[in-house]
Amino acid sequence: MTTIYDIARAAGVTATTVSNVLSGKGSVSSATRARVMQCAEELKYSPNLVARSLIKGRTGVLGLVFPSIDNPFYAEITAAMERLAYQAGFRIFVSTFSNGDQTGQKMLKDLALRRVDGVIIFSAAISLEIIQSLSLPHLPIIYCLEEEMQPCPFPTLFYDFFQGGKLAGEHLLSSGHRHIGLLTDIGDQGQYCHIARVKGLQAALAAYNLTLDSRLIKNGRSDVEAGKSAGYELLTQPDRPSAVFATNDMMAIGLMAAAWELNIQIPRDLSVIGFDSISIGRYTTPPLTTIKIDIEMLATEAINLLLHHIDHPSSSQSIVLPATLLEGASTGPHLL
Amino acid sequence: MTTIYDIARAAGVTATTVSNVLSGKGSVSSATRARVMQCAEELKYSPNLVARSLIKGRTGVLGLVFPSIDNPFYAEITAAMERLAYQAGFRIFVSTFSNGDQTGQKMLKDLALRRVDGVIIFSAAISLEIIQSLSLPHLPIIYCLEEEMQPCPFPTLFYDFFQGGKLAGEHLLSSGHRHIGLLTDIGDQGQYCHIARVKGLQAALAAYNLTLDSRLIKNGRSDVEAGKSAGYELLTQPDRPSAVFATNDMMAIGLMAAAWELNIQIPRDLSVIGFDSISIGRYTTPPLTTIKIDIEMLATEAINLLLHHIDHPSSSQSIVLPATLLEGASTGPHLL
DNA sequence: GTGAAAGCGCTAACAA
DNA sequence: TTGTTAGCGCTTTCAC
Repeated sequence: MTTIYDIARAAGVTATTVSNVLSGKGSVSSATRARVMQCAEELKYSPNLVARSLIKGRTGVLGLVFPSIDNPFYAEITAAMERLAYQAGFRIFVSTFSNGDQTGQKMLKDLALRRVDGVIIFSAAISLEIIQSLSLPHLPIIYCLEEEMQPCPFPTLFYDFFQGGKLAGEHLLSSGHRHIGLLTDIGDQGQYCHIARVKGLQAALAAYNLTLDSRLIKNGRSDVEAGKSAGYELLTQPDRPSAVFATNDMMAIGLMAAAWELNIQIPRDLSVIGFDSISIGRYTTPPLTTIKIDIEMLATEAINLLLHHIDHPSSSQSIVLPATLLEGASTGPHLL
Repeated sequence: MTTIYDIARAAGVTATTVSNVLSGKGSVSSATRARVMQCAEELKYSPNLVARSLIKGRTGVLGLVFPSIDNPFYAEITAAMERLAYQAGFRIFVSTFSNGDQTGQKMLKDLALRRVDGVIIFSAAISLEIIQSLSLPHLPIIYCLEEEMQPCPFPTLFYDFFQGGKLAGEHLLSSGHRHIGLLTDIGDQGQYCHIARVKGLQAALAAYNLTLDSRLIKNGRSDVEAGKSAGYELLTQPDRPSAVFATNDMMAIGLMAAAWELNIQIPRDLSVIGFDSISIGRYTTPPLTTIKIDIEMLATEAINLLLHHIDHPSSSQSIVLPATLLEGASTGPHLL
């Protein structure tokens, strides 16, 4: 590894001058500049960003923490953020973790130890209390996609999940469905992970003087296999629903697979609506009706919020983005 | 930020002793040990891994470079590698890039500047020449999934894509298909990105005294939208195939979406076989027949290869893993 | 068992 | 325009 000292020696100057040349700072005569540049080239110098980070107190890296990159929703967010961060001169250090154990918080802590300049956390498994217990002093944090808004010591980016759930319910109700099933994520501690979406559905039902039928609620994790098995239960019971709201797209896709195996046709025999608008959902057969979360917008706002927060640590603004309906072909009128 | 000097001052010892306590090295009396520990606790000390990396010359980070995390194939690899690396005390720094520009190589270079302990590269867009032109001295590199094996200065992990393509072809041929279409990835420079898979198909055809019909070859990128639009072309032409080999699953899923819109039933009217065995493929309707790449095995071997290579830089072993057939329900006998 | 000194590779005051 | 000095936070000989 060649260092600036090697270049300095070769060029007959001091390390400071080399540093000045390479960073374009200070004033250096064009003669020495050329000489230094040439030596750097010949010695195949490349800067050690670890050393630079140490002295600058900045790494140029942003951390991203979320569960399961296996969910395309997060993969798409990652791709968007990586691109946006790169344009702003930052890199993204992704940390994912399989739910359950404490890997998530350990990874978050590790990001802090590595002195990332800030992190974006997608809640799900890392609660506010956990974050605070980790003692991450001065680490700029943006908290994203918490299901329900709550007082938060750092900036928050929030999608209107309640409104999304309500839109999903209204869409099914306005198509004549009255017997509506729910497929949702229930975490390890039995909490509803998608509580706002569920409440939104309930609000839509209430407007029709209906309530959620507990027999039509099935719980699982947020992945496709859980959606399939819970979907099986839902569809094989005596009085099965004519429409189902799955609180994320992966579960909806699993449900569609279950329906296919049971020879239940979508949307003729069953309407399915998801949540997230992952891109693969536009290629299922039929294409999935879903609640759209604008990932590009989400990523843009989150990155901007974080970059702003890094420069202005006192700021604590919060942003709420709207969820909208994205009609596919997996929902249709209630027949018979 | 509290440093070991803060602790040293508080505990009335020197930084060396603090370092010894925290690292468990050297010999420290249990009295000072306790005192130091307590001060560390009270001051909420956490080590600066940037400084540690600088002096140790190791970061404990492994780089992972591949195109498009939007392809679940890579997302699944990432998840597996992240888990395995974590167990070995390493973290994964993922770098993805949208094909085309030179972002990929810039990111690879950047990983080197950040002094990751090694990288795993999934070829596709980063050729051997590019890697060599980047001058990454002493950076342990594992090269993965190059389509065809070739002499390589560093260890290689390789799946037998030719054999996979052959298996795909044989599967379709043995089901009676003779009019077989091909949906494959043609890169920006017009090169076949999945050339070994195509050659495998050709070998299978040759055993039946058949050749690839150029009218039945459609090219696109490796993503689902390209698969759909190329699939459209393939399925709407006069003499459409009875079976199609898509050289990756995302394209296969796009093709199935096109077939659905054209009201072509799978597998009755059209057999579809993919490549990669991404997990979502087991939930399409019908579930996708594909060539299985064992991602768990791939990740395990790649990580092991890299960790070994880090400790033994001279090693240059290569591993070839077998591709196998994974039957779904998207292929069936050729009817009529 | 503890500390003094040196240094990882770089940058930033400040002098010259 | 260039060099001297100091230091980012940590680890590591090597004395004591």
